[in-house]
Amino acid sequence: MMEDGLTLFDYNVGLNDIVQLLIRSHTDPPDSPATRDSSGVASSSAPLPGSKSENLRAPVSSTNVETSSGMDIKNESSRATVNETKPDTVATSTKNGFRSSSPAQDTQPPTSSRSILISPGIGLYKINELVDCRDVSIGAWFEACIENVTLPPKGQITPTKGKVGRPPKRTNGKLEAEQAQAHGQGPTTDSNRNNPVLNSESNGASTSQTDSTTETKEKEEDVAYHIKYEDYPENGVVEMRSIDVRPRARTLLRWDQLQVGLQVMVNYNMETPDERGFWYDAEIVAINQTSRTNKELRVNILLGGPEDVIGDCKVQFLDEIYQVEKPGARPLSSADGQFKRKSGPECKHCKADPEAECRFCSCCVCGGKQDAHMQLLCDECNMAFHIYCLNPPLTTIPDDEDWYCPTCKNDTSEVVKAGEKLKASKKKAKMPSATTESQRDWGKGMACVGRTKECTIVPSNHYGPIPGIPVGTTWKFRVQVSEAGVHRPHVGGIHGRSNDGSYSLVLAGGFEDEVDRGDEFTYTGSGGRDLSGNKRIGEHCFDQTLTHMNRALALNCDAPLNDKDGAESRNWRAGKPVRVVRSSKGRRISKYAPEEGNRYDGIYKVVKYWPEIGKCGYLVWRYLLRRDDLEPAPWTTEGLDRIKKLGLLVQYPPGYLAAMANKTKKEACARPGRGGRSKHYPGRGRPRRRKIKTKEEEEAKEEEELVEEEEGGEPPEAQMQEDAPQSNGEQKTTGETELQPETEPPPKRVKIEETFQLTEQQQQLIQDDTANKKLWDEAMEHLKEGPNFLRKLEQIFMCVCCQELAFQPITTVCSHNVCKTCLQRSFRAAVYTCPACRHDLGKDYAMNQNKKLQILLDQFFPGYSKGR
DNA sequence: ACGATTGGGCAT
DNA sequence: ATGCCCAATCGT
Repeated sequence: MMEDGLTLFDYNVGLNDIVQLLIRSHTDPPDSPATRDSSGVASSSAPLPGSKSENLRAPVSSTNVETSSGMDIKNESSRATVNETKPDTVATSTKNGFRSSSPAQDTQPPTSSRSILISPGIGLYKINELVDCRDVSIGAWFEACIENVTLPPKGQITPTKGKVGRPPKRTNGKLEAEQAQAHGQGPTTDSNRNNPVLNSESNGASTSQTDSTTETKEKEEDVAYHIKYEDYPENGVVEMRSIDVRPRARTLLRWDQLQVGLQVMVNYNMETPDERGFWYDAEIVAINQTSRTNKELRVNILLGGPEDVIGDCKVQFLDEIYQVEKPGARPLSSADGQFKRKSGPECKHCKADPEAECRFCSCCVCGGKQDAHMQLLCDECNMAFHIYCLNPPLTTIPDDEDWYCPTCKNDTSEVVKAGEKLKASKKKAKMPSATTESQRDWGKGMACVGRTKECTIVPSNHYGPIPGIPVGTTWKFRVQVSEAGVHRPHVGGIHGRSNDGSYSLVLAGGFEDEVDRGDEFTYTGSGGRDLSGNKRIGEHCFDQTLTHMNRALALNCDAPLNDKDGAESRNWRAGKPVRVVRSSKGRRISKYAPEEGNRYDGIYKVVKYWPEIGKCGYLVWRYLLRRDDLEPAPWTTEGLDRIKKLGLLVQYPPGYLAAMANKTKKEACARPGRGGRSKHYPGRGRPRRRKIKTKEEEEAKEEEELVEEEEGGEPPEAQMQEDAPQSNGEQKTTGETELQPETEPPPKRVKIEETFQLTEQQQQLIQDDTANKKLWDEAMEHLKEGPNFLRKLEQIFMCVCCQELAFQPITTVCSHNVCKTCLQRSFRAAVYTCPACRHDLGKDYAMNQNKKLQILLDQFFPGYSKGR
């Protein structure tokens, strides 16, 4: 529940969280002592027991409040919602559902006085006459008996309102299908609003068959009949308009008497059409008979109002089709017999046995059918509760509109208070930590951190090398590999799509029976493990299938897919390229694995794949991959030279080394606990860093350099440069500005000598892109830095608005490049200046896309525009 | 939303 | 060295 003065921020609602907001009503009487103070806090923390407002409007909640103050919140808000959305004019005293235990039980025995028809002198029906009455909210007819006939005060037409015209259904024994009706078509609940048709209430509007009623006798429409429903005595005496009363149905129609267009009364269940329901007027629209036994009757159900028609319904009970009795038919009394129709759906569980206890159709606590008038129906689950079976019990039936059982709407765990987070996900609830009180200090490591950057220079389904990432690039953690775009899954060996192919894989040595010869290796598919309980790696306990990522990797092979026996490529080089990353974990089985971290080793192709029984004893899918890359492999002399030339060292997350150095030095120093952990990368909690910013920062840097020298003997700058390109944009969003000294690209000391090869077309285009001459000149200075050239391009041609490579670039007169869409967005906001330098472009600036630059960027960063 | 997933740190 | 299990990502 949001409180005044607080924002979603105070509820820890984050980007991409989905919340539902309900508007709280302010309908408290102004003089009510319970009127909230301006802060609105009263409703959440102080339920004000006994206040007028609470007792008046939410007696249920005021009772519940005694057990938990939190309940009030939920009741308050749900009630408010209903009040907001439901006009007061609609008669909806519906939900105080009492119900009778079983249909037959409460039927009144005929008495001599009841069998005598007494003429009241007015109206068409006599006292004690058996009639059918239409419940206007359901539109169905129920057996009833006239108790009294009155003439209301002149000029006042008896309204159907409140409990008076209440449908008998309310008090009916709650049977399965019936409750379904109540929630669906059956308008006895506030779900009326789901059925706008029924809300018209057909005041004074009469259907054709009732027209005769009004014609037969003047003033008949003014007569009010006071009736009692036979099956719902707990409703007491109900006042009816004359058009909703008619002589009791008594004539069953034979099949051959039916004809299209005829109006009859049929039994129909709106919610479950093949089960028994209520009795409705219906117009026959089709009579089909294919054989002696195969008969079908289709009707339009007439609910009363001129528009209230449910079209084309199939009637189930063809032997129970009644003729509609016209007013003036011979009056029936109980002396004439029962004239009772089978009505209402039967409980599937107890078969409506009045003796049987049933927790489905009767009190779901005790199962008892007694005291129907004391049984409350929950507006949510529609289960019934004796008020005395509730815990705590209620002494009276609450008279507010809605009531929810304890398990439905009083769940305080679903209410998020200020400062709290959203409820944990279902998945989280299933995790072991949800039940066991683990004291483990989770979350400080790299196992669970999220990405802080995302590779956008190529799409996620990009085949082939990532521009600017040379073979031999090594990252300490998988999350970094993901950020670089080389292997996107955070966890998981194969990246691919089962209907496309695989883009990358990681060799982590998970299988002992794998072979790695460097330029060729066997690889094992994924799956076959028990991952329940949120285990990332479980025991092998079933066969792998050629689905998901296994199928994806198989699709890379230049051969038709065969998920039975595998396949061998016709021309192995023709297969789709797979980026291969070797993890230091693979050292267990491979000498080609790096000593530390995860290293990009280049492009491989799938030569063949086949199923076999692995050492684990279960079927696994195995793949043979062979290297197909012009860049030298990292373990070759050539490759090692290149790595050295490019200054490639293991890359660590920003601040990681400093944190590690800090940790080893100040082992005893108390680290920030769970709450202090950085959302992004761990290491040091932010508050702490802020406090001892300058001094410790420098300290840490020194330590970092120390560590680096120890580890690699290379200048630290070479390590840090990898993080440089995106660090500026990143720091803004992560708030890690304090780390700037650590991530700042330092002056380059390592001289990279590997000229990036431009095609002739590219050279020409660069030359022709005169608008960006200055920028290209700057970029060309880095041409000799090989892969660094591409990263330089990324920086130079980054759109200042979206902080990504400019897409459909507009080169402004002031020589800045922005995405066309970004500039358009700016113009839509009536900002007609260059986003980079605020140079006035003019309202009518012609946005001419720089096609030459676009072609170049598309070549350097294939497919980067996808997903924009 | 949910399932699949060769990660990684901490406790034992 | 081994076992447990945290919260991410991506595909579907």
